Amino acid sequence: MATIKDIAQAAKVTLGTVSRALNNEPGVGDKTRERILQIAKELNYSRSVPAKKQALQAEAKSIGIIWHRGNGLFFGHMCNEMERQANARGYSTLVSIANPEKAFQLFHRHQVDHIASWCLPTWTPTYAFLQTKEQFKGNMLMLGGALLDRSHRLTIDRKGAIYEGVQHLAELGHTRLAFVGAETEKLIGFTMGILDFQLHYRPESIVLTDRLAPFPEERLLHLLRQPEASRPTAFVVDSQGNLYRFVHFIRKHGYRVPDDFSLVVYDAIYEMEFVLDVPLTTVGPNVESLAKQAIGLLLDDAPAGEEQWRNATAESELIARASTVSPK
DNA sequence: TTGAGACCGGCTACAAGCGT
DNA sequence: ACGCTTGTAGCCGGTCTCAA
Repeated sequence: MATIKDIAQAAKVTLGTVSRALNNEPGVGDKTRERILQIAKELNYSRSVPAKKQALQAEAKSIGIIWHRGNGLFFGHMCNEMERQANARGYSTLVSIANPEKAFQLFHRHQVDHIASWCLPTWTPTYAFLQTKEQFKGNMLMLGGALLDRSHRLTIDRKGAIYEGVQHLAELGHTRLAFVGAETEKLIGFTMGILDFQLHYRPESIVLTDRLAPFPEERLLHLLRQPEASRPTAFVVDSQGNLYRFVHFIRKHGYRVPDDFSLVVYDAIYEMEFVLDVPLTTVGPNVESLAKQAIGLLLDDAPAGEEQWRNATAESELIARASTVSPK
């Protein structure tokens, strides 16, 4: 890796001149600057982040975001919003989609000030992860539900969000609901809603999905081809990933929302207005407030009297749109 | 084993050189 | 004398080397 020393040698100038030229600062002749930039290009020069940071006496503050296999629209929105919130407070963000151990080591090496890690409640830290964490001096925030000692934690009330969706459907007058999704806390929220609002509970109305398995189309068709009196009038879909597969199913078999059934989906992102012809009713945390809360936990000191490591829950919100109407 | 000193890369403040 | 350009020294914190 070329350094400014190599450039200085090649350009027959000193380090200070190279530094000024590369940083587009005054005090360098045009021809010298041009020569330096040309040599830097030829040597494929790139800045050393830790060294620059050292030189700037830790003024280049940054937050590392670990999001293993980050994909989907929610990931994109969250990263953008966290960057925006961090930026407003004088921080930059770096995002890694590598596995948490690798990402943590990378951020530690690059001297990131604080780290937010998106991990599901099922995640458990490895020895390598804990080893690196021992050496890390910044604040740590676990997002998404995973537990970690000496870290802030911001959980999402997924159970409560789905429960709220069920409540919304019950208030519209639906009594036969179906759930499409994985066997997670969201399903618990669905079942609790069915129980609390005294709706019809039928085990076959819970259509479990698996990301790696084919979409259970036959089970859904079986449900929808039942006599009208027992057919579900509303569906709750537990994630964006399942929604796309569900929408594919709807189109393939000619079903219409909300004419044939109402639809509530988990993930409050604005694209949900455009997935189908009708805007979808969503439940889930508001991305902007979730990101604000996350950055706040990382950067704010705990109020007096509170313990240093805080455990917060992000509120979810229901946005009722045209995909949910009262049953006929 | 311990401590001192050199080194790493990049930036900044200040000094020096040069042309007009 | 002045302004622009270039050079030098010192700084940062962690790591490595080497001598005591």
